[in-house]
Amino acid sequence: MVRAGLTVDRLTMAGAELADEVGVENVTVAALARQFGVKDASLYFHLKNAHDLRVRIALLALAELADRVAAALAGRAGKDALVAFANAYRDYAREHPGRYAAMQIDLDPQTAAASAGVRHAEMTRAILRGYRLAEPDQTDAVRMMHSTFHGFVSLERTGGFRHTPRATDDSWSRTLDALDAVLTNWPSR
Amino acid sequence: MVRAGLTVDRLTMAGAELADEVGVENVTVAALARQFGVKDASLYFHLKNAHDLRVRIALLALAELADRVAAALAGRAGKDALVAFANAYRDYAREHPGRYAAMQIDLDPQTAAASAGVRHAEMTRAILRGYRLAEPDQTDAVRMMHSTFHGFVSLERTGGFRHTPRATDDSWSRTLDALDAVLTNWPSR
DNA sequence: CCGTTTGCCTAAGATGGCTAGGCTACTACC
DNA sequence: GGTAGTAGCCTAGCCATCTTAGGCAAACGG
Repeated sequence: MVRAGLTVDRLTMAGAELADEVGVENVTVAALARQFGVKDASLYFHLKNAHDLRVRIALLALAELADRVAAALAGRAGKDALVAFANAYRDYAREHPGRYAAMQIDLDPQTAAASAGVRHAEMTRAILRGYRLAEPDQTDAVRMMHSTFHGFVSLERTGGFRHTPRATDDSWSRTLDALDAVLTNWPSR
Repeated sequence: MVRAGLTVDRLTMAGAELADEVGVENVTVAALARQFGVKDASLYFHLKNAHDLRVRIALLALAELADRVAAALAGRAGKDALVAFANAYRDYAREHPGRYAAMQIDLDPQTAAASAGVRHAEMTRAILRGYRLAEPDQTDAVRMMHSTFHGFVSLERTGGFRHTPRATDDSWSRTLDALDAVLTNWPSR
């Protein structure tokens, strides 16, 4: 009897692939076990439970996305950086819808603090160096940017823009123009 | 043997309440049946299946939210209307997290077209009358607004802003200021 | 008051999450 | 190279949920 060679990492990877194919909600311990040709119960040697699996997928996705964004950001500043960040974010979400959805699950505070989510925050803040915003405006701007990106990508994915013919790519680039404009000229109190 | 008096509406209502209490993912046919003191199977006389239940909750939430927004919008224009819309939206999401989450499930195109989601789109567009934007800028602006609202609310709910001490209420109102600014001065190509 | 419809029931299969406990392949160490 | 010991997977079995099929009783219309 040959062993399947399960590891937490392989399971997480396979789970991430599965998520992109069939959606996070269908990433089940049973389905994963089937893929590896083992019994469900065997996975519990590596995973605490089903939720643990999804959290791991989320953390993987956060790290992958952070890497992409970091690469996109290298050597850029100002609007150039803003657009590169935004496109990296959106592209990742479209290539990996399941992983992106997995990223949305609630992480408990400590897990979140140890995740690549903090890198996202740092990088977002780095973009703002090109726009010379002082606190607390900087924090507000970071939150607005993040909201816009996440909101757009998430609405696009769930078909929220379907009812209007206008190409979403165009709306996206105009939204980035608008974001650049408002960051350049952040309204003072 | 007294009948429980189940109806689709009562089930949907109860499901919505349940969603706010324990989250949509825990709105199960079984749990709902328990609440009404009937057997699981009985619900299938009124509901097609579990997904049908969640869709109905989503449609209920969309309609409720549209009503609220309509009320908030009455007699307002310009930034006043923008802020009223945004606050109605955010308040609803915070009072009814489960229903808000339910709203995010994919509706098939026909269902979506027959939902109160179209009222949302109309009302969002109505706000822009105060900002004198022609197409296609109007569509782009509608999408950006919607993205910002949804993104902010959704990140706030999943704790995406937790890592920075700044009060989210403040960031919210500054984000609305910024949105107003960019709508007032929409960047031309 | 009697048939028809409506509303809820029991029964039962499928799938998934998870635990307890057993057996076997590897690994390390003498 | 034998032999602990541990790591990896298995069987068995429980409970919850979803769903279908078919039965029976309450409500209601004529």
